[in-house]
Order: sequence, then C-alpha cells, then structure tokens
Amino acid sequence: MGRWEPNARGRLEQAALELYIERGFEQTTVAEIAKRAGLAERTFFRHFADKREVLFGGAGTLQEFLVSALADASDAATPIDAVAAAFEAAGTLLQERRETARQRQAVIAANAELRERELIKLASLASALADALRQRGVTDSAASLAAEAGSAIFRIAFERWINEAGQPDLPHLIRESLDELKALTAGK
Amino acid sequence: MGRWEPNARGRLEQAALELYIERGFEQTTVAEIAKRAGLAERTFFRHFADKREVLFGGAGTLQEFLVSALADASDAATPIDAVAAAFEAAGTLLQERRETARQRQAVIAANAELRERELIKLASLASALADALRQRGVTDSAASLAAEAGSAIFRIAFERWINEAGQPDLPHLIRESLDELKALTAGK
DNA sequence: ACTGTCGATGTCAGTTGCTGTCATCAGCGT
DNA sequence: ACGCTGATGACAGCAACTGACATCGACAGT
Repeated sequence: MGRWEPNARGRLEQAALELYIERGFEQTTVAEIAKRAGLAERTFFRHFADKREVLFGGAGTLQEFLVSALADASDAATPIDAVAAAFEAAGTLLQERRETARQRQAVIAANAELRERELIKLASLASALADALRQRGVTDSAASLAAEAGSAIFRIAFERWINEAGQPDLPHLIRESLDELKALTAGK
Repeated sequence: MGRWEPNARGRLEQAALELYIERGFEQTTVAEIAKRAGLAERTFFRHFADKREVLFGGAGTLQEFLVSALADASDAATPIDAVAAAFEAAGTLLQERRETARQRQAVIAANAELRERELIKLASLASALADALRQRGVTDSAASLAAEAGSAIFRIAFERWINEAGQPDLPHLIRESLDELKALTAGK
C-alpha cells in the first residue's frame, strides 16, 4: 500500500468530468477538482498540463491506435481508403462507450476553449496519419490531403453518431461519409 | 480631433505583432503591448477578447468574403468546385500580402495556443461555408463534407504557398490541391 | 452658450490559471 | 540502519482576464 490512495490521475479525470457536467467548464476551478479528488491543486498540474487537458487523456492512445492500424493496412489500398479503414477500426472500439462519449462531447461543445483543444488534437492526429502515409511511400501532398480528408470524414461521421437517435453504427457512418465524399469529388 | 490618438485597435495589433516577433508570444505580456501602443492594459481587453485574438482581426473579413463569393458562384458548379473557387478568389487577394502573411504565420506556428486559435477560426469558416451551401440546396452532410474538404485543400495550399521559395501562385496551388484530392478519391 | 448624454479610455482591486521551489514521507534497495 | 527516489503537499508569485467606477472630450438639443 502506498502512502496515498491509488490512481490519482484517474480520480482527477473523474472529478473534473463530473464538475464540468454539473456546473460547466468555466465555472469550475482547478482547486475544486483537486479537492473532490482528495488532492492538492498543485498535484493536478503535475498530471495535466492545464485545465482542459484532463478531458483529452485518451487522445494519445487513439492516435497510436490509428497509426498502427494504418501501418497494418493492405498495400493495395488507396491512401484515402487506408485512412478510412483505420478510422473504421477505431470507430468499432469507440462504439462501446457511446454514453461516455456523448457526455464528454456535450461538455466540449459547450465551451470554445475545449473545442480549440479538440481541434488541435485532431490536427495532430491527421499529421501523424500523414507521416504514416509518407512512410508507405505516398507523396507529401497526397499524404496530407488523404489524412486531412480522412479526418474530416471522421469528424462528420462522429458528430452524426453522437447526435443521431437510436444506436447508429459508427464504422458504417464513416463508410457512408467516405462514399459521399467520393461522389462529391467525382464531379456532378 | 479626438481626445486620444486615433486607431487604438490598429496600434494594438501592430504593437502586438512586433512584440510577438521580437520576443515570442509567451514572453510578451499584455501590459507591454498596451504600453507600446500608448494605452492601458485594460484597453487592450476592450478591443480584443484575449491575448491571442489580436492576431486574428482579419478572420471575420475573410469569412464574409468567402461566404459572399460562394453565394455568387454559378449554380452549375459542384459544391466542392464552388467552395474551391471561393478560396481561389480569396487567394488572389491574400497574394498581395505574402510577406505579412509569412511573418504572422511564423508567429502562429511557434506557439500551440495560437495554432489552436487558428484552427477554430478555420473551423468556423468551414461551418459558415457549409451553411452557405445548404442555402444553395445542398444536402446537410454533403455541405459539411464539401466545406471541410475545401478548407483542408486551402490549408494545405496555403502552407505550401508560405513555405515555397520564389513567388508561388496561391490560387494555382489551391487548384492543384483540389485536383489532387479528386485524383485521390477517384480510386487508384 | 449651457447642459446632459455618450463613448472611449484610465485606474484599481480581485479571481484564477499556472509555475517554481522547497519540504515531507513511504517504499525500496543496499 | 541508511540513503535514495517518486509522488505529494505547502506556499509564494506572476500574468491573464474581469468588474466597477471615474474621467473627459465630443456632440446634440435647447
């Protein structure tokens, strides 16, 4: 047994999400989050770079998953198809936590600073995917374009998945968005 | 003659850009910006919501220009082609300020918070373009996809325009990116 | 010319996010 | 037993941002 309760980081994430839901992101102070987690304010900043980051702990994991999924994709696949396939695989995993995802997304949508953070996480993700494509021999500009297009497809499909009633299938929505983009760029 | 020197807002923008270039964004305090502009710190926050916003005064203008350019586009054009054409028109105007754009972009690239702000401005822009497309009768999802794809095309072309040696033509780079995306989504 | 309103700015105090620094203390290896 | 390490606490301090109130030229109406 340690000197302190275990999983300080997890407790902070939990406390923060609860408080952000209860009274909103801006109305919550870091001191309150720390107090609910049974820690000092200073400790919060040892685990998270800032007050927003506590909501994005999973972003790094998702990015690693996508990059390795992309690395495993068939060499025969088009860059865009490979990226979309990686997102579909990730979508299958996300699927299991729809309610959590909805809560989190509601908090993020309600605050501009959190939306900014989300956007930069997605941009970092697209950049990592572009790098992975380049390692597969894809041209510089084609890699950027395919990664950004894939990211846009995912964002739009994710939003529909969150907002739609019932139990929509995220990988299926991703595939639909991909097909629609292909139709849009095919001319009329 | 007013009681104060005219164009306080412009002086603040100028002073801020200079200081961000001289010593970097984080190393500059709002008090220093205000002092260089001959104003009080409080006045800075009356003109700009925060320390970052002072670099993005033109974003609103750009967005309005794009939306009205899109509204003027031919009804025969594909959604993506209409969006790309709007960006090309904007690119023609941006072209005249390449050096200013490069300086500004260097400052933004050097700081994560500024990149976040830039991303949300671009997201807002894409969202406005999607709305404009919907008013033209484009489907919800097609409008989002076309606007996001157009935005990605512009971002990538803009980056190349900034970094390339010589005097690259921005509208031409936009067109090239559009064509490349079309090729990528056309299958092999 | 007088007067009252208005708009842009100054001044000041206060909250909060975030950082640097040093102290504390259980566990662990030697 | 001893010292090292890693996670935490305690405290001081800076800078971003906000609210409240004061100031004073411009300007309109009379």
